[in-house]
Amino acid sequence: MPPERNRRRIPDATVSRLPVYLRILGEQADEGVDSISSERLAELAGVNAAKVRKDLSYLGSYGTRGVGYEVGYLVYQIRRELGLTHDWPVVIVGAGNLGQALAGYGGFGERGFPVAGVVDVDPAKVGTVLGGVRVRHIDELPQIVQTKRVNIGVVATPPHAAQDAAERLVAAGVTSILNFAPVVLAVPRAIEVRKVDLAVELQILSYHEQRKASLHAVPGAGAGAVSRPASA
Amino acid sequence: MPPERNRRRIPDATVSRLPVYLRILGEQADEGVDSISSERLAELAGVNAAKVRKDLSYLGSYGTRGVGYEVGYLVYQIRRELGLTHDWPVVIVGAGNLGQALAGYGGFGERGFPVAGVVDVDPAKVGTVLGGVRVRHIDELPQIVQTKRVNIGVVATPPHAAQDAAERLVAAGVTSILNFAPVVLAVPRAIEVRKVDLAVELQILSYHEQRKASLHAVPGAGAGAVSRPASA
DNA sequence: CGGGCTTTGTGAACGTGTGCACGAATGCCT
DNA sequence: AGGCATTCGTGCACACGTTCACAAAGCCCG
Repeated sequence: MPPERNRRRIPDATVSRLPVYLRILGEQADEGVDSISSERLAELAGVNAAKVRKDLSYLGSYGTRGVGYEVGYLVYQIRRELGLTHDWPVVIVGAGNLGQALAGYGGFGERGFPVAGVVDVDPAKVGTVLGGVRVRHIDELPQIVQTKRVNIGVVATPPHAAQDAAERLVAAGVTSILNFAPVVLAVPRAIEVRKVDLAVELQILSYHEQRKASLHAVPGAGAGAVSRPASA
Repeated sequence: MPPERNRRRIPDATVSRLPVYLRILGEQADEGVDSISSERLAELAGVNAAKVRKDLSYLGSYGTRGVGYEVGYLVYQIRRELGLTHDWPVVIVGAGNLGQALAGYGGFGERGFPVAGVVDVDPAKVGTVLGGVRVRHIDELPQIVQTKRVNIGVVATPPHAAQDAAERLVAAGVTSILNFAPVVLAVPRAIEVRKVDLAVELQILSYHEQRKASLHAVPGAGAGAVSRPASA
């Protein structure tokens, strides 16, 4: 008798699209739109309409047949599902080039992820101010994480320091990590890690360029056609 | 008579892992390792060994049974497949916070993607120097793209300017775009677009945090266990 | 030179994600 | 009130990706 594993598991692919829908819906709301069809939302998000409906169906049946979805209510439901009903403070490890840019980038706090602190190993960087936050020494990490109730850590160190940074974050109590270092982090299973790697992205583009270059004289490859949204 | 569609198409999932293997193999080579098994490489890359073998098999049969893969040769083959046998100059649109960080980040050129230019619409930013490159006006984009043979463009503008930036890049002749703006770009089909969106990544982490929080009293969720590499 | 050990390469099963197509529900118009 | 147009929700088939399991192929050693 399998009663019910876990309430409602949402597929990974869907979870990664919900933030996109959310942003678009927010923009539409700002423009005064209060009802939207799956077709229109799909067009704006650059995906298939059926996919939109299936994605949204995981949240529950919040649409009205023949009409569409009520924008405001949908925004509320997606925010609730993504856990965006309250702020998630983040701590940034590494005050180098990237750490500075991240701390200085205002979009963090606006979107519900205020910077609770920036830390670095280098005593020369400690004390300098970045985007309104004073850089502290990495030894203060546990204190920051605990007093500010931080669950999400950002690794913005050079590659060789990334694993150590991750271990310190985990030891301090962080359970999710956003990793900008071009390194595969080894962490306990329970820790969620997401990676952002510039070099990887560029190399994937390079692959496609190289591919186009070697397939020069192909017939049906007319690059004309109308513009169309690109997928992620 | 379907003779042979296209030489060897490599699955997207594999293409996105090849850069990771490449980096690891490079590190191993630096450490003097000249032969590696799929199992070891899998461990370092945080994936399944069978996946490594299947991925590498798309490049050809470059392993030796009972022994493993010759590191140097494998590096060569992956680089060839990814089109990394020569440099791919990139042009950055947007000299704001992010554009500055990207231009200043040395890792670009080192990894075969030299910054051929940085452009901006704001005349106040034109002329300033970023990471050794003088910022030029966006009207000079076509000239930069053509004289420097640029195929890859980077969109590092605010959201509202991103679509325009993309259109200018395409008009100038760029065929691949790396988009940092939280916007779905509409471009011709032939243009390859990859997106890097901080907010999306953080919101995905938020989802998982929220999920953990609501599933508090679950039995088999012992967060102990040994460390293990995390997947991308 | 043959047996045993190791590791690759891949067929096959399984799981996840995508997209079509259509029934079901709803609003609008006459 | 009834019919019609619209749009959601979802079953189903297919494509893609992952993992297992094992035969084939090579090395080493006695």
